[in-house]
Amino acid sequence: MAENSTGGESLLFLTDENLRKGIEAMFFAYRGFTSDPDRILEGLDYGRAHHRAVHFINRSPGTTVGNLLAVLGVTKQSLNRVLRALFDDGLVEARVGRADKRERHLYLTDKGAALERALSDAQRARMRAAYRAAGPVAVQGFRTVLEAMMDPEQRRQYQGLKESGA
Amino acid sequence: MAENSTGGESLLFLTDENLRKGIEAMFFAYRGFTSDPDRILEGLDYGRAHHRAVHFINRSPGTTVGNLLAVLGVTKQSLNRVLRALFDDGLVEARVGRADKRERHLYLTDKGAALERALSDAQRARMRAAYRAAGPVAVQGFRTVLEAMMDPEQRRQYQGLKESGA
DNA sequence: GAATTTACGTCAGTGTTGTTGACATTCCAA
DNA sequence: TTGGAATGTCAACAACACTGACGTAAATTC
Repeated sequence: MAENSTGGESLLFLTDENLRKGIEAMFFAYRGFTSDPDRILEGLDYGRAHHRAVHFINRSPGTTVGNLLAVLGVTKQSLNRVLRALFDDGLVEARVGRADKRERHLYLTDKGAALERALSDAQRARMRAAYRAAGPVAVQGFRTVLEAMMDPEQRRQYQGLKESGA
Repeated sequence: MAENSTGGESLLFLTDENLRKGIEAMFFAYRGFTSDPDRILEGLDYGRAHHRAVHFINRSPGTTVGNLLAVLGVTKQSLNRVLRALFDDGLVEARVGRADKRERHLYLTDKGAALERALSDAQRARMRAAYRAAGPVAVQGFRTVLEAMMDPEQRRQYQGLKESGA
């Protein structure tokens, strides 16, 4: 799993100073990462929470409220407030489950899909620029480190849709 | 700038699907990234905002309130609430500037340094584990992509202390 | 020396997003 | 039929951000 192929001295990349730089890189990069969607959302009556909900409903159409709770890691009360706004504004619709009628399966409406596209276009544009500037090898490393940084359950959520479309 | 050395096909890493995976990796990894300090902070009367203040005061002892505002990217009212709590609890002290008496230079007390150490130990432990699992090449790529993702001003803040100790 | 700007602090109000706790409904499963 | 799971909703609250307005002291500029 590790790549300690260059012997003992390769551990120089694990100094406290290097780790601190990594921590700050996460902090500053995450700010940039969220800034473009945030700009779009301000003015509309939505925030980051709405963005996240719309993103994951788009990723997994027909997902249930329970699934979404697990992915987003918030309480149902918190998610409910967000979903209600999206329902009321006609961005998301819920269909009662066929197999289990307690479940609500969530779908984006055309209007919701349009917002999702606007938000993810902005976020992807920044991502694409960063990827292009860094190159494919760096991108591979980027993904590897981020994956290793996740909690096991978060990692499962992340990997769970590598090939499963729905 | 770019590393398109392998010809046209190397652009496969820029597909929308790959970019979406990168976006979700940022989301899930950031949750892991903040979870350990968050656990320590809950129970104490502090939150992430206090963590960030303590982190950057530790990184740059003697920094002014204005500097901190620029680094953290928040309003002075927001920062002031946080700093007041840290003053009152004796974690941070402010010394009037010698050259410019309007400025307040911020320093961690022993007590503040102890909290900073507890928080950053936890965060570094996760970072170290991720770095070790991913290896030095991946870490290099990780840093490169994150840096490319920052806004120019954030990047300046980030790079501004690569060698300058104070 | 007076006027302006800078650095900082503070009061008051507001909004987003998260939290607990409590309770109701619907429906699957034993 | 009863217990528990999935969902929705109400109320209260906390952390953390924001804007706007005002005040003070010190530095700078004219």
